[in-house]
Amino acid sequence: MTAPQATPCKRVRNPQLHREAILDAALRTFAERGFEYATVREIAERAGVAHSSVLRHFGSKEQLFRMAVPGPWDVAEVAPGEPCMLPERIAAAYVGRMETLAGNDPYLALLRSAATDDCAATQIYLAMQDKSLEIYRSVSGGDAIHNQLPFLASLLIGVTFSRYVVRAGLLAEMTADQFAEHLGGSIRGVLFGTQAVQP
Amino acid sequence: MTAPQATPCKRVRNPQLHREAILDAALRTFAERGFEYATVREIAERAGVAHSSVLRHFGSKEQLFRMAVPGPWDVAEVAPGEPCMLPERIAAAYVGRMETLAGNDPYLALLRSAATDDCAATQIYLAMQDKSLEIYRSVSGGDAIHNQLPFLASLLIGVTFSRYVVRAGLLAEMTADQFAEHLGGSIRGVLFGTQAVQP
DNA sequence: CTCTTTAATGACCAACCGGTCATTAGCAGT
DNA sequence: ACTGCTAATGACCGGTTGGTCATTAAAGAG
Repeated sequence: MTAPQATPCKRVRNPQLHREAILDAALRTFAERGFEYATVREIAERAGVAHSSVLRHFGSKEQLFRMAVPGPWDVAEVAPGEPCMLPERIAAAYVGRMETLAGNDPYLALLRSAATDDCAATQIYLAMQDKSLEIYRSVSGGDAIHNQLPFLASLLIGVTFSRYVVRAGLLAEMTADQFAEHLGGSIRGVLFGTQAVQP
Repeated sequence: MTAPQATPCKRVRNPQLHREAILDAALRTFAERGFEYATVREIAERAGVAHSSVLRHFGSKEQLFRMAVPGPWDVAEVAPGEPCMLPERIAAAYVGRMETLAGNDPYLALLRSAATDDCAATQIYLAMQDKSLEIYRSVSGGDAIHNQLPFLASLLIGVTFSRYVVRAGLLAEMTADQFAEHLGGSIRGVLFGTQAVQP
């Protein structure tokens, strides 16, 4: 019975630290569970604060979502280079990012949340898509490719869904290198291989 | 005050009819809202029964989901034909199905629900994906294509997400015909256009 | 008509949600 | 050491959810 609880209810008073901890926990939780399944209480627990503190800092769950999940994406750090290798560079940038951030990527939080039609998530998601399309557009040279860019975005969405959200099936079983290689081929097909059969 | 309520609480007693009405309402609701946001009470209201009747008929919300949402997919009614036009036939079959069923497609129910990590939805979703991959495999001729089939599936997932779930952006603004045409090109690229640049 | 069967119902429940608020306690200024 | 400010807290609230159960009333059998 002699419970030596050294810190029964030791309060720490550090707004900025807590704020950052909450934002970090929120991003991870939203990415794992999506907006609806993520609860303020779980975010608070992960951040090591009371759930009321979370609401106090950010007002509401939705405002927290907006603050925690970065909006316009900074993904497309596609290395510059010769246009003919563009698909492989896009694939490398995408796979590199997703593999390093693992399940904590805000992209996953947006994807999961947008699927359940949460309007905030959908709006942010759209903004992100426009932004990344713009970036891809500036990187890719030809005008003819531009029409295919939405399909490139869709391919990346679907691939993300299979490999990182559902986490099962053939794409999920590949190693990162295998995945990047095949993905590069598919991206190449979407961007350049749109010619019909020639007689 | 003379309320002439002819049917104050007229009960109808027809198990099979109610069962079908519930299944139909469930499919629509799951497709619109996803597993989590869909409530048993709303399904019951749409079916015109009490919410307890829904639980009585199907035991639980999850069992209802399994019964209402068709598992292995019957999608790929890809018309047979010469292999060189396969992409266009796949695009036509896909767009035709999605446009006619509008928002009631079980595919949407699965996609929305799987995104929120619901395990039942994920399992059904995987089964569906395997099934459709198998169908595509039987339709497509060459062996070299098989490696690209998961990416075809992913492309369709992403495209579905953009046009029918988020319902915004460039893909959503296209007419069905425009969409089918561009999609055919992208499918062609994924399936056949994987060759690297030739010297 | 009467009785039995059972589909259908509405009241009810515990659990959990996001959000509010009075209270408590750490820290800076004096 | 005292005190005011306010970050942090836990108790609490109304609402909603999936699920249970005793009660009710249609439909078939005699």
